[in-house]
Amino acid sequence: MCVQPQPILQREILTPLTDWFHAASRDLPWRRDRSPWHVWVSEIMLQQTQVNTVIPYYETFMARFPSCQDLAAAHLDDILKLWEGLGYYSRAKNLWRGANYVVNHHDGTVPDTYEELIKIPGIGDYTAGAILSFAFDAPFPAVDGNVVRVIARLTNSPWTQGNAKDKQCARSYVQNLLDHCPDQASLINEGLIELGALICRPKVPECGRCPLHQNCSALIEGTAEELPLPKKSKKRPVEDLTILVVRDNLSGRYPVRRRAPDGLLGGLWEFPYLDGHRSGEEVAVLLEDYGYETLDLRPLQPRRHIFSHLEWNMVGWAVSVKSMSLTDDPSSLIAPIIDGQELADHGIQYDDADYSFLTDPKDMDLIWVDAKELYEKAMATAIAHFRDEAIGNI
DNA sequence: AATACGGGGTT
DNA sequence: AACCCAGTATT
Repeated sequence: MCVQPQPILQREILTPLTDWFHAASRDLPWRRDRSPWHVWVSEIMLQQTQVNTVIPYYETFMARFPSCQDLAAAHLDDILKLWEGLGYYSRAKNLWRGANYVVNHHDGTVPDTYEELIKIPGIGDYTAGAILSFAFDAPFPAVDGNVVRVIARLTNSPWTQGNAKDKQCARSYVQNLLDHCPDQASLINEGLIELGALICRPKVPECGRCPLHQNCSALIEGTAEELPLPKKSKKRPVEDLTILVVRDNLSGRYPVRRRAPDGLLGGLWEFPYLDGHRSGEEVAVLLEDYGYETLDLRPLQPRRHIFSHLEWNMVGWAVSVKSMSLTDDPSSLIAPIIDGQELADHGIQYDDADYSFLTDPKDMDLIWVDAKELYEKAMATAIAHFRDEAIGNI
């Protein structure tokens, strides 16, 4: 069913691969310390994320959380702040949950079996294999997108990007390689990944420099650049939003709010926004309805933000209102901090329709910050673009 | 098996 | 503009 390496081929593949890896592999921060914790954190950060993007995040993160116990003891807010801009924020939450799981179930020691690792939140098949082979040098395959591509080309298999069955075939192929040379699991797995990242790249593979070029079926057949086959792409829905950057002229502060804990940009901060594109008059009338007297109102530059699966088409208004008369202590930088669960506890709906609207201030779903804090506080990256512009304007 | 989930680099 | 990246969780 799946193409498997022949014994003679294994010798011809493994030695060139590991020799090449010794000679050409990059010096990356997470390769200097292969402790389970270091491998774990780096592999989570590297999920769907490019190496150069991860490096500064990894350095900062490990300096702040040198051990699993350190992360488990931290507040999720502080973790999200360090994760800000890295994307896929549920990874941060799951890493935190996973660290707590290991502290509670394994006395803080990262387990060294597949069965235990796979139970940890955020650790899937790839990451379990990566920890087992990189940290424990155990003969488990670590098959990511790079490795699927390398094996697809090596065997000239018509695999499709992201196909689970094809990935399983690649995994069994790699397992055969590891069985042939079980004492070099780490080297082989990392070699295949590194080869995919540096030589056997998605577009324009450098087959001339590939240590496996003599045994690559796709190179012989001239199909290397076509593999793996692209999956059918879906078109991205576009959402219209109107961002409100409101200055309370009395206190000089701006309301921001926290997004619901799960889902898109879960747990991050944002300026309130309305669904659809709203005129300035519409915004002023809406604020009037809530008892806020508009002193000034200016359009912000429209922005487009592209996510992988949807697109935000944003317009914005910088509004100055006379007074928002909340009863919170104005001397406190952020008061109160309310997340989605607390909103729910107060009986406030925060599904898309309701949560995205400026609601009655007595509902307390707005959070006051002063301008300085606003500047520093974590918010949804896209909406943060409005920040400097608005504050400079009003 | 399909979809949600970010942001940035490459072509 | 399209593609894709050191994937996982959910449905």
